[in-house]
Amino acid sequence: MKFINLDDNKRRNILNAAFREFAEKGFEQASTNVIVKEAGIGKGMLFYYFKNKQGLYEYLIEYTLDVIMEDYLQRIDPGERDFIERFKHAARVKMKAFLDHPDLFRFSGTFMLDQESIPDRLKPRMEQLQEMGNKIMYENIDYSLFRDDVDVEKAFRLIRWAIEGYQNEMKQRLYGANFATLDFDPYWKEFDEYLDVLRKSFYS
Amino acid sequence: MKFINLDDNKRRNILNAAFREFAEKGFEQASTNVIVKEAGIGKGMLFYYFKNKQGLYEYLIEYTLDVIMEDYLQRIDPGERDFIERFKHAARVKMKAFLDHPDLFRFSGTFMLDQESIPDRLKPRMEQLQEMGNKIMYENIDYSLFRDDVDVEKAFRLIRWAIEGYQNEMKQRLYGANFATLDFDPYWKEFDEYLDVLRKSFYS
DNA sequence: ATTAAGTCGACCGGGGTGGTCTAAAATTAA
DNA sequence: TTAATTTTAGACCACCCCGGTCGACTTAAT
Repeated sequence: MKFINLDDNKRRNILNAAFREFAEKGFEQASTNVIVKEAGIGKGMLFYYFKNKQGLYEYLIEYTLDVIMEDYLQRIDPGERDFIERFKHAARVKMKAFLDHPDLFRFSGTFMLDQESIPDRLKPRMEQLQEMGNKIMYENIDYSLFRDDVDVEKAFRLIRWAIEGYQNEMKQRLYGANFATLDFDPYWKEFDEYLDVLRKSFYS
Repeated sequence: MKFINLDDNKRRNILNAAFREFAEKGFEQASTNVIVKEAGIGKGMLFYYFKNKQGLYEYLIEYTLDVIMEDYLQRIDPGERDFIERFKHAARVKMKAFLDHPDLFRFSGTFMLDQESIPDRLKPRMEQLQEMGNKIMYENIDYSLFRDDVDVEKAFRLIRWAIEGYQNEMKQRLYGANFATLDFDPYWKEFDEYLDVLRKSFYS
């Protein structure tokens, strides 16, 4: 394929422009004109590299699934049997991956929710990825750490929701910030404090 | 104003069509053509009732703020000093309000996030509403119920995030369901079980 | 010098936009 | 009944943007 042999910089420009446009507007409302302008290429090239708009979209999804698998899921340590510790470690890995591919991750957030927008040929890979994610996060957990007067499954979910809530708030608080110059240490410190509260509350 | 004197059914049709369209597409991408078609009126009427698209949008926001204030916030009992109990009660009230105005609430979820889209003249009312919301949910809480080995502020937030997470999941699980014929009892039962877990974990 | 690969953006037909305006229908007044 | 008035529907306007094509041009390889 022509596209994958492109100069690295140009390839990334196109990918990121497309990620941003599709993430912001969705498949149908996204404009190939905006993408080429943002990517700094001529209109013709986009349709030289990709069959059409749909082809570009499918390539982006496939690429995204690969990156999420390789740069995120596979780097989580499933040997850590402490649920909260595993989450803590996963949050670090996730943040690293996000900083490496911010546009890609924003894009992933949009199409993962809306199964309709995923072409059939990629659905199996989608499901495989989700199953993998569940395994990596929830398998081989040491149940004995939890207090025994509550349903562990429910505790699981509550902890997950609480952490996701914190992360969403963080996303909003840091919206528009310059990640390159930002010192994350205080945020990780705060995060760990919240994890401590969870540990005190849900563990025995 | 012509609009408020309309037949109740027609008025509601127009409002709901507009709520849905703006909620789905945002202000700029929303189409007045779709709204009039959905509402079952001619194009001319919309611009007879409202000055223009912007005027309609602002009316919707104002209307929404009124409803949220009257049918939601003001019905929460701020006398309940048990944080989780207050949340439990608020969830019921919120669900009732949502069932009465589903399109309106979906609309509210979109414009509340994006302060940019709110016209200046309505910003004070927006802020007033948010302040009111905070007061009603977080003021006059009995701190002594919480276990004393954790920061109460952090526990507050974790509980809120966890409950919001549950509610989001519920929203997804029930997406597309017919609320009219749906029996909510098992869901409330499950919800209360989660609240019990939270109580056991965060209270002393 | 010749071929081939790469690049651009003007251009196409189609379709949707917010908003206006006319003419008919419905309602009210006489 | 007729005349005056208010509501209504949607054809129409000028404009903008769409995905995709195509021929003109540049660059690199042989």
